[in-house]
This record gives sequence, C-alpha cells and structure tokens, in this order.
Amino acid sequence: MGKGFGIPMSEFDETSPRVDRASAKTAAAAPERTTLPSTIAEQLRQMITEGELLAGTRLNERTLGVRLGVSRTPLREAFRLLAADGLIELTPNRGAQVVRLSEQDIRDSFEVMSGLEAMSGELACRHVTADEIAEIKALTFEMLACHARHDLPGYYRLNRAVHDRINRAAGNRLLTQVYATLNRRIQNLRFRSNFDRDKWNKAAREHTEMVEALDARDGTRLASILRSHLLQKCDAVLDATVPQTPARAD
Amino acid sequence: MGKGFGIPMSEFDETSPRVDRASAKTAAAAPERTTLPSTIAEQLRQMITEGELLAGTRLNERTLGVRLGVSRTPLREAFRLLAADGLIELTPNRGAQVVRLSEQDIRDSFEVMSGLEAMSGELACRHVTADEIAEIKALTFEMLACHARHDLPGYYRLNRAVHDRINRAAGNRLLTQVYATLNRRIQNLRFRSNFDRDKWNKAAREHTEMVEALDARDGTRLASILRSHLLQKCDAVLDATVPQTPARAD
DNA sequence: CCATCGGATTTGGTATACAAGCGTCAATCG
DNA sequence: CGATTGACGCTTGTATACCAAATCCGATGG
Repeated sequence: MGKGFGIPMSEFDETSPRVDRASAKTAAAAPERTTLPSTIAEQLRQMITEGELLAGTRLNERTLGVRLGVSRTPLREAFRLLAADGLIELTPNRGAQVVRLSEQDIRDSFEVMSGLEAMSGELACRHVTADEIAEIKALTFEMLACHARHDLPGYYRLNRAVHDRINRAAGNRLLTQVYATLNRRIQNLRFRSNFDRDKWNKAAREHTEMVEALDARDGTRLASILRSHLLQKCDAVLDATVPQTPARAD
Repeated sequence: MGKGFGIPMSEFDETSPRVDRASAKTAAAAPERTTLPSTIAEQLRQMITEGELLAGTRLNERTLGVRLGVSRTPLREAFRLLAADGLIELTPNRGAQVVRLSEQDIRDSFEVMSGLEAMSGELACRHVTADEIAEIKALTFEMLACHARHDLPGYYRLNRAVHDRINRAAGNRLLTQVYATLNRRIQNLRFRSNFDRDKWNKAAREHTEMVEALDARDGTRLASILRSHLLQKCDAVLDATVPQTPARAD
C-alpha cells in the first residue's frame, strides 16, 4: 500500500469538470441500456428473494460464473452491488455469502423503513398534487377489491404500488432511492408473513385512513398511520419467520 | 444475454446454508483486514471531499489506475462502491464521473438526513444508557469549548462525534449504516458552509438543548431539535455554495 | 477427543487481449 | 457556408490466464 501517494496530483489525465452534454440533446428515450453486472445482480437478487439461494449460501465465483454464463470479472462487480444493497455479505478472502438476517436485523430494518415511510407521508402531504391523490386513491380502491376477494398476490402488488406512489409524491429523489434500496433488502421477508384475517382487515382499514389523511394533507396523521402500519407488518413477519438462528429449540 | 437461463438450477456447487464458524472462534481481535477496492474507494472518497477531484471530473480507468498503482479490476469495483454511495455516477460505456449535485440534490440530501437525525433522536431517547448520555454531554461541552475559542475544525470534529453518538445510541445498526452512507455523500458540502457568528451561536445553543432533551429522554423534543438543526445547516450550505449549475447569472 | 499439519481449493489481484461504444474531426455533400 | 457522414483513436466492457495468499478440509498424531 501507499505506492503512489503523497504526490501533488495537481493535474493529470482526468478531464476537467464539464457540462453534461447528454441533457443538451433532445432527451431521447434512453434505450434503457444496462450493464452486465447490474443484470447479474438483478438475477441473483431474484434468486435470493425467491428462495432459490437460501440465507447463508456461499457463492462460489467460478461455479456461479459458469452457471450464469459470465466471467468472474462482471460477477465480482455484481457482488459489490448486492453487498451495497445488503443482500449478500462479502468477507475478505472468504467470498460472498447470502446474508443471514437475525431477528434483530429484521427489527432494525422495519424500524428504519417505518421511519422512512413516515417521512414519505409527511413530505407527501406537503407536495402531493391532486392528480397524485386521485391515482393513489384509485390504487387503494383496487387494492381493497383484491382484499375483498381474498386475492393476496394482487393485494401485495397494489399495496406496494400505493406505498411507492406515496413515496414518490414526497418529491425527494434521494428518499425514493434509499427507500427502494431498503425495500429490496426486506422484500423477501414480506412474502413470508402470515396474514391472519384480522390483521389483514386492519391493514386494509388503515389504508382507507391513509387516503383520508392524504386528502386532508394531514402530514402528521399520515406519518403516524404509515409508521404503525409498517411496524405491525414487522410483527407479522417475525411471527411467521421460523427462527433462523443456529440455536434451535426443537 | 440470456445465455444459460431457463435451467432448473436445483442444486449446484454452492454449499448449503451453514453456520458461521468464524464467530465460534475466540472472537479474536480482527486485524481489521480490508480489501483493495475498499481502500481505493476510501482514497477516492477523500480526494473528492477534499476537492482534489471536482464535481463533474471524469475518472479514466487506466490513468487513475496507474496513478493509484492498482489495476483496473479493483478500481472498477471501487467505482461500484462509490456509485452505491452516490459519490460518483456510472454511465454505461462512458465510465465514471464525480457526481455533480444540483441545488435540489443538496436539499433532498439534507431533508433525508434531517429525517434520519430525527429518527435517531427519537430512538436514542428510548435506548440511551446513562453512560452514553454522560459521554455525549462531555463531547458537547468539549465542542462548546471549541466554539468559545473559535476553533472551527475542532468544532466540526466534535460536532460530528456528538451526532454519531446520538445515532449509535439509537441502537439500530441499519440506521447507523444508512446514516453513515448519506453522511459520506454530503460531508464535502459541510466544509463549504459559511458560518456567520449568529448561526454558529444558535447551533451551539441548540446543542445544549439537545443534551437537555436527551437527559430528559424527551424523544419528540430531541427529534424536533435535530431536524431543524440540520435544516438550518442546509440553508447555510446552500447560501455558501456558488451555484454549480451550468447556467449562471453573472 | 482435540489440536495440528499439509495439500487442495478459492479468493484477491494483475496483466493482457479484444470487441463494441463513444467522441472527434475532417472530408463530403447539400 | 452549414450540416451530415464516416473513419479513426480512445475508453470501457468482458473474458481469460496466471499467481500469490488465505482458507478449507481431511488426515494424522497426541
């Protein structure tokens, strides 16, 4: 270490600051290009959330690379991406391992998420437009429809959509980004929650209240609803989660 | 794309979940081993916050690699890390560029940070121990000493320490991690704020109030102080920041 | 049964090669 | 004269080979 430092490095090859010329163009519809590492990361992400790769599974670079048809280089970069999301753990010289969430980790995650949700609600009430409210209202009703006909997958999808919209309505790109990152982390847990009828009813009712609060632009109230809403979800998840800790009781 | 997919992938080389055997050992004082990409990332981070690499600067892989004495592979992984922190921007086929924060980005960052600070305060009041309070109190007094003798660098350092302690006292590892990440992002801005005497006095006073609120374990009050405290900081930063937008008014 | 040792395996990092994308600049065309 | 096109060089994206160091695992011996 410390090979080439302590050098002034006043000026070298890097071109000086310059204006972004991409935005000067006609803002063409970007062909949604993506890099291989992101693609790999997305695949692995999916494999993890679908339970194809269980918590604690060790990810062998070569084998996984062969399996996915990519070389080690982009695969390693994909690992960094996933590690940044907190989905895998990178231990020096020991490689990557699918992260094993302790009960405390789950609690922590939901605690932060509930805080972010509350923040979203607060800000959303300040910035939301009538159109956005209308859309959120519509999605909520669709969601309640799913609830009425016991369509759990549909309910999940719309539920997610509603919360995303509220988050977007907050008008803070960073908040949206952080929210998305944390969501990816706990998304796999969501599916595992056992939803008894009572809890589900309650959750649905709360969504009605959310819309009311949003309509009234009552940030404090919306924040409070969102927070407790998510914390209940946390309990449901914890109930359903078979203790993953090595020490078992049976 | 789509080379080796659609394959069942029921079972392959990856070893099944297993218990972490490292923790079984005597929990030896980890020699704090680190990987090259993290080291590189840290260096670049520093170069960015110190203003050695200006916003918008394009990062050439080969040149920068030679300059830092590393090959492209770990450098590219370092780029991913920095991109995850939001310090650089990675555009496919166009490489890395030091991120250029718009005024809105700064506003967004501080808004989220203020929310996280508030969350920290709220939780800290629930979990903080007497020892932690004592330490935070002590640090605050040291900080006020720096304020009294106009020692701005010392003030910054201790200020940072106080806020870190409060965050830690919240007892939520994820919160600490997210907080740290966002802090890295805006740290470079902090230095640029123009601190007139009045604002500085006010900030110092608020720190006294923070300690009071913490002592009384008044989470709501502490949260509120922290939030407004940081939002003021945001204003100070925005005042001091020469508009970086391409379009200038002079 | 536990600790230790040694070889096989894996990761971390470097170097090299090459295809494809991007930027530039000049020649060409309208 | 201005805009478009095309060729060239540079940079990034990915693959591959290679090696050192660390880890893992099984065998051996106390």
